[in-house]
Amino acid sequence: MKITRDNGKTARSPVSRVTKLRPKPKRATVGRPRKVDGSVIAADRILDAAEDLFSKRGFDGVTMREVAILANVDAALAHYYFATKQGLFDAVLERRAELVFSERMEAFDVYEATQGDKVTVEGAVATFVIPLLERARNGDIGWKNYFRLIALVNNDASHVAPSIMSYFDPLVHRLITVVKRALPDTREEELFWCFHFLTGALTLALSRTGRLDRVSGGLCRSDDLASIEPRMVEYCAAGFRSVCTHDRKPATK
Amino acid sequence: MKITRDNGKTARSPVSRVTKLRPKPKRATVGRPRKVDGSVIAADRILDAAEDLFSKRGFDGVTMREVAILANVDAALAHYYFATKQGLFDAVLERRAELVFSERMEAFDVYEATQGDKVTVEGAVATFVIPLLERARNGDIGWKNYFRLIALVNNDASHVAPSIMSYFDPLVHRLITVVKRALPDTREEELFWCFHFLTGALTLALSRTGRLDRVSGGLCRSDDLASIEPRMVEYCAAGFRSVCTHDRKPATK
DNA sequence: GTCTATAACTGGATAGAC
DNA sequence: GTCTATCCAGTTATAGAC
Repeated sequence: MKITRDNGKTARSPVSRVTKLRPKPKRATVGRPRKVDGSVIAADRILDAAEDLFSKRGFDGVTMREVAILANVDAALAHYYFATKQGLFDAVLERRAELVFSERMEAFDVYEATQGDKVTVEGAVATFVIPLLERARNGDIGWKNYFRLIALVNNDASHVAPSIMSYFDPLVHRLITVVKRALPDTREEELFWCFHFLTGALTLALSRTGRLDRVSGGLCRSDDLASIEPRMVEYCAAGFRSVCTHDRKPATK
Repeated sequence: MKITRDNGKTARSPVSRVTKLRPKPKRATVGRPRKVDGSVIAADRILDAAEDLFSKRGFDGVTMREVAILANVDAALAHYYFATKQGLFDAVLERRAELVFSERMEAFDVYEATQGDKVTVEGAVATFVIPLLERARNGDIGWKNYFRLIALVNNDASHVAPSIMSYFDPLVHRLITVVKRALPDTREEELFWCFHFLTGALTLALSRTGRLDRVSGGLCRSDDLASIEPRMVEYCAAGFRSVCTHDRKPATK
């Protein structure tokens, strides 16, 4: 999983730099390691802080110093562990990716094993969406930040996005496959369009921007995932069913 | 419309600075003014360049120098016209906001005048969404960039977002009102949740991130708004109808 | 592993000549 | 209006001492 940001501004100066040649201490970013005096160790505090800040302000809106301050470590330590800001960003994204992925994949295993031939659109959408929303809802603040960051990245038109998101592609194909079993006569294209709308709704839900709170006059809160969950499943399932059962011309129109 | 970004890093130094006290040349950012030697004048080129870059990399991902270079003007000129980077950002957002707003508002006027009592959910959703998608589809590159920027801002969890988005709130209320006429027994809450999903789908569509292209193996292109338009209307209308006609417990569950 | 110090820049902003 | 020349705070990143 490699994510690079390299617009002009970040470009290195003409003079040769040693950056990247330094033998960085390649500390794997797996698991939650040993504790130190009862609290989480530094590297993880740094990841937590970075997760928090990046999720709110994006890559460029955050400085290494801010991260270090929030993590309560020395500024140089973040570089010691993650070498570059980009490295830190990647590490944050990677830290929870595998767990999320396998958890959602298993949900599909269970669903398909349980339902056999009787899969439904609702079931497929719920399987795709619920493990994720549950973590976003019941997880600690770190999880909430992580998903906001994922949302931010998913919505990013620059090239920071691609890499991690494509890591989740198999899940999308799994969703498509199951929905297709529920709606056999649908063209793949339509399924992908519907997925697109689903993802958009999901992304905004995970961002918890607060706009809904304001426009609804406090009637709805964008962080009320308990209310969002059943409605989103129903909304999207209905959408899939409607779009996919209508005949439509094959191509772009 | 005031949008401020003020995380620590941008904070001014303790020493008093004259920033903001300078008598900035308050050039209004309205209309498309006189031309100069056959091409668009500098201020507009700056806005175009900023629109382009901000829409792709966000506020912090862009430097004033980059904007100036892309606009083919001197770096100091951007400051001359817009005083601060934030001022430039705001000006970009404001430039097209009023036109978009009134265009969409008029669409509702026409729709309601035409349909009388026979408003439908499809009709309401289409009225909300189509004027915008049409511009995003048929407009020049500037319009495409503008809408991507709007999407980016709509998805932003930091406080850069609120201001312009709430400028469009009346449109949201208009949508809710019309849908309510089509589905009279619906609780407002449900309508706002559905709007939330609609907005999410719309936001992602306007971002044109290219992720859909990859995950679908080229079957769908995220910038193919001609295909998106009818499907999004149908998808969201079905969602509204399904969620809003199901009885559900009043509150958060 | 952790902190101090600092190199080597970048970026926003402005004064003041044309 | 436009451009040159800066100012200077803040930024990433890295030695090198503890």
